[in-house]
Amino acid sequence: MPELPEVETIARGVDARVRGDRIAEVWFSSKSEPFKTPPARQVKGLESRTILGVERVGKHIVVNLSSAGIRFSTKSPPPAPRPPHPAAAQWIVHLGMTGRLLVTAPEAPIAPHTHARLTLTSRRELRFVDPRRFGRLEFRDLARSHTFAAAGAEPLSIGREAFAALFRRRRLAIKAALLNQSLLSGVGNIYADESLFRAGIRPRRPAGRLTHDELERLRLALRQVLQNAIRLGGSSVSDYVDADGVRGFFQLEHRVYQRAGDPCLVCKTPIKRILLAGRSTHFCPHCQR
DNA sequence: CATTTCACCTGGTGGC
DNA sequence: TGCCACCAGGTGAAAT
Repeated sequence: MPELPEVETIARGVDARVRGDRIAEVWFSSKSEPFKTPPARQVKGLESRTILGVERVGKHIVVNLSSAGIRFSTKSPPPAPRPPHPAAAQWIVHLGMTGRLLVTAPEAPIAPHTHARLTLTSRRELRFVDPRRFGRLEFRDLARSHTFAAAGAEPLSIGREAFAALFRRRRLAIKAALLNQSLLSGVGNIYADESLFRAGIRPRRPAGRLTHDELERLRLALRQVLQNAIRLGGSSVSDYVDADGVRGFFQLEHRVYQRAGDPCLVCKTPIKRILLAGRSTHFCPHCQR
């Protein structure tokens, strides 16, 4: 479901609600395996840790945790940007296509396909729901493994030269390259199509044949589209909602994604839909070269 | 190695 | 109404 802007929106919302709270009890569904770490080890790792903060890394949600047993008074949660202690452990949540991370009241009905419930000291619950089970949950003890890091570069902060270097001498289609998470992390099907439209570049163009100007247009278009989408709370294509259950509004700004056959908003040419890298791909054959 | 294809899942939609 | 084909915001393993 979620790409960078949706994950950013969710991470911010969850952070605002659970920062400083403590994990009292953990439950995992016996079914399913959206688990990178076996459920038993996750339960053991998570219990009695304090949530120092929640952030986004690529398309991953990272919940930073204290050492087990350290607790902060409910009246004064750890001060905002920098936790007083470095994280001792992390809970990594990847939402796949249909995953959701919700903060609920304890009495809220359990949605179908709920795979994890973390009961917090405040009595609220952090719930992971994922019908298709493409999502992944991982517990990392930072005494044993290093801090979670995305493989690819952050599209919001990468500079001109580094961005161009990613695509040099590559023969695959530029859209396939944008989707490759070991190059850039966070770009998915919607924002790949939308940024290519705004940069005026055809999705099938071999990445290595783009000019420096085109690559720079693409980098800026991508950055702008992602920033605007974050401002609007992401795109709600079907039933995506943030931690509050609120829909995003960037779908109203889509210029090509899921607009096959509709007139291009710039030149009225019907938007084309093709299959590329196994994904639906939308573009304007007139505006994009 | 780089690139492409496909399986992994459930649920919603639209055609017949 | 029922059945079926097709589609969906992602990714990683296998094949080429």
